[in-house]
Amino acid sequence: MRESEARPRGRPRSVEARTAILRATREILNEGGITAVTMEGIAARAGVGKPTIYRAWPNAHAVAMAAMMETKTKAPKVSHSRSAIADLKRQLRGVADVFASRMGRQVTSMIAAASAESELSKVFRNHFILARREEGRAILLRAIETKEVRRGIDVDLVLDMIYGPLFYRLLMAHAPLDGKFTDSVVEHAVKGLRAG
Amino acid sequence: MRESEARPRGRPRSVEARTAILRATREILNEGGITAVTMEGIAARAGVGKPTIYRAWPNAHAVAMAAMMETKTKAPKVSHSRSAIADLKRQLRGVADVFASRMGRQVTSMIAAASAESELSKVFRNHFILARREEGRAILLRAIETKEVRRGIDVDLVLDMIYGPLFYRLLMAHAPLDGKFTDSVVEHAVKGLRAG
Amino acid sequence: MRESEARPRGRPRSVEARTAILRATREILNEGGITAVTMEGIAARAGVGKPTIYRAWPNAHAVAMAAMMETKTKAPKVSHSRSAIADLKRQLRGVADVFASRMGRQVTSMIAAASAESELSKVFRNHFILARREEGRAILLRAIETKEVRRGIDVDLVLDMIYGPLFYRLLMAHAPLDGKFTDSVVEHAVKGLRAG
Amino acid sequence: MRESEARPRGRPRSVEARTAILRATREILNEGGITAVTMEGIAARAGVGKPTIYRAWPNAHAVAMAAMMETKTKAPKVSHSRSAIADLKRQLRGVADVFASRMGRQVTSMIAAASAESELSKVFRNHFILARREEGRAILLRAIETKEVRRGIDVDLVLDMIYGPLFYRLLMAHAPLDGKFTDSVVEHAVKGLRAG
DNA sequence: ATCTAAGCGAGACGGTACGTCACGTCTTGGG
DNA sequence: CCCAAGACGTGACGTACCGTCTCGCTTAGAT
Repeated sequence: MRESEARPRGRPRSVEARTAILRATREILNEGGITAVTMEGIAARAGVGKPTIYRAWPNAHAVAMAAMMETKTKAPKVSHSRSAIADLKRQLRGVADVFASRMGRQVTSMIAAASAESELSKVFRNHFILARREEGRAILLRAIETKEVRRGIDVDLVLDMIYGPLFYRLLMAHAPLDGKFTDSVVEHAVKGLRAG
Repeated sequence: MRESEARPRGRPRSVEARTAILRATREILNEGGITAVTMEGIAARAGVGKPTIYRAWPNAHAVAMAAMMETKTKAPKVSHSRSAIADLKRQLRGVADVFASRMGRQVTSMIAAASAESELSKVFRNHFILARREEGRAILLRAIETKEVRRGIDVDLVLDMIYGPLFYRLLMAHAPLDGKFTDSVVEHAVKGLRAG
Repeated sequence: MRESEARPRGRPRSVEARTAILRATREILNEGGITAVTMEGIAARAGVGKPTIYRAWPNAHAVAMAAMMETKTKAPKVSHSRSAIADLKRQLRGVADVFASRMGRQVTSMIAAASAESELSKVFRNHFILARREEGRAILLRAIETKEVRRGIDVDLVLDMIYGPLFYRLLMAHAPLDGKFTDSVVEHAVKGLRAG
Repeated sequence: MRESEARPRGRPRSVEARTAILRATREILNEGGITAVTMEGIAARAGVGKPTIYRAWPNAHAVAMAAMMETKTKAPKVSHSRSAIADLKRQLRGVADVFASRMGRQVTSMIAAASAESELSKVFRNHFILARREEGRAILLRAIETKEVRRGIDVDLVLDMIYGPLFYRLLMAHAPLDGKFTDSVVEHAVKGLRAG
């Protein structure tokens, strides 16, 4: 018995309640966005007592994060063509599409509003943002192998230079966030700025 | 045009009230952050009636933005050395320093939370973020003139590639936001990723 | 202008709200008794916000007391016959009738539950209990004048000996609280216990 | 029946649970009064499950009553002097002392709040109040035998006239509840109010 | 020199949501 | 079969702010 993990005493948490809470939260998110998510509203719609929610999450923000993370995210489908650079462009287009949607803005503003140190908000960032970045890392490493990209780059930094502009435009909205833009990001990153 | 501009009847808005409101808001921001800013709190601290605040701003968020924009921002002091690239690095370091501070996170999360279409939030973004970006544009154009950077780049896009990673790290906090990082961003941008 | 009494600043309390609150409380008291009186219930029925109630009373108990005190109490009609002692008996019967009713038990248990030192609960006691006792005092003083009762008695104490047994039976319910009982109280008080 | 005393297998934990519950309730009563007595609090302090309490009592009020009745009440020590009247005064002083204490007010308000028809609340009243009254009855009957008090009085009624004022003052708090008062009650009862 | 409209502080209003407490019931695993 | 533990749905608590609405009082341009 290795994995028994010190099962807690007493009545276990109700799976039905948890499911209902997250479903209700998801519905509210879809209908009114993050500002419409309230503990009262969730409890009422889920047919659940408020204390039941508080037992599992500290505030409505956290419930919303948990709810979002249980939504089915359509598999982003990373392609594997001859050119790793082309794959990178495709992946970046996919990410931009997702984050330009309403849901994307919601996720972004939730991250911005979160306390940043909480465990849940880290998981949330990993789930939505950094997971995409890790896909990019795989592609980038492949690009090094295929010699499309030189050895010796700082991979983490390059990833930030690829995904960063995307979120920058999303937040600042000073220019459109489209495929032309993301393609150009990759091209400029590869080509560099040097004269000659 | 006599410039009289149809001066309205009645008692004019009180300048003292406006000043007191913004000062109080600033104090609250410093003490408890954006979540501590409430209309009640501002009114109480400023010694002002709530309707007086509502006459000028639609909600507490807007007052906070206005208050932040009236804070003295120490002039970022763009340098003019021989190398425009070096100037760019210096400027980027300065921007990173400011935004890594508590105030920087506040600004960022306020932008993320704002409705994005409101006039005030555009002004706010311009004031804090895009103004820095425009400084960068000037430096970048000079770098083209000095031939440190090739003609033909998409300047707007390059600016996004330089400032974007900064905000990306700020929001995601997956890695430190220091001078080494910003320097490397510029270097990688210049050098590109190409093998050979 | 002597009586101006330093009118408070700001918007004055709404008389309509106060009226609605007390009416609602009265209705709830009639329907479910004191245990049914809750702040939420009052607010909902009165069409009033909870804070409006809390602005005027510290808890539901106090609202119930205030509501009870604004009910029309049918004038107890103290009689003035030849015999003050007979008048006293009649008055005591009236008091017993009132307090044997549901409302009487409610009043009594509210007094018992009250904090005893609060200003409101003193007023409440005066209004419902001690006012009756003061009627008794008047009759008793008249009985002294008419020489039905000897000079030299401790009037306050005698009043307690007349009204006390009534509440004792009400609370302890060890024996019925009827006119025969109250008449006998007066008779025994007058006659005394001495042998001979 | 060897009753070896080591029977940890079975269930007769029940007695210990009962004891722990009542002890915990007593402690809570002492610390915070009747309003601090809650099922949750009792269960937590007694180290007992809530259902275990509900199996034996219907609500916290009832547990509190049961707990109070198991407190050791210092024997009131009825004296037997020459004068039964003097004995009555002494006994009444003792009763007043007890009920003027914090515990006395608690008992009184619990009786006032109780539903009056429940079996437990009858037992409670008997235990605390009417038992004292029965002591008084014995003394009073002796007083009749010794001819300090005339034959023909309504004993029950006279007892109410002696103990009633005590609880009346306790509840209404319109005047002090001291030995001088209780002595006077007896004296006035004996002497009567008649002129001449 | 009035009149009068608008702004002023204060603060109460009807609401909504908060986060907590206790209720009385139920569902676990274990003795 | 009962025990402790503790989660459940319920409902009320008392508080914080919301954005709006009177109040009586300035203030200052228009009459």
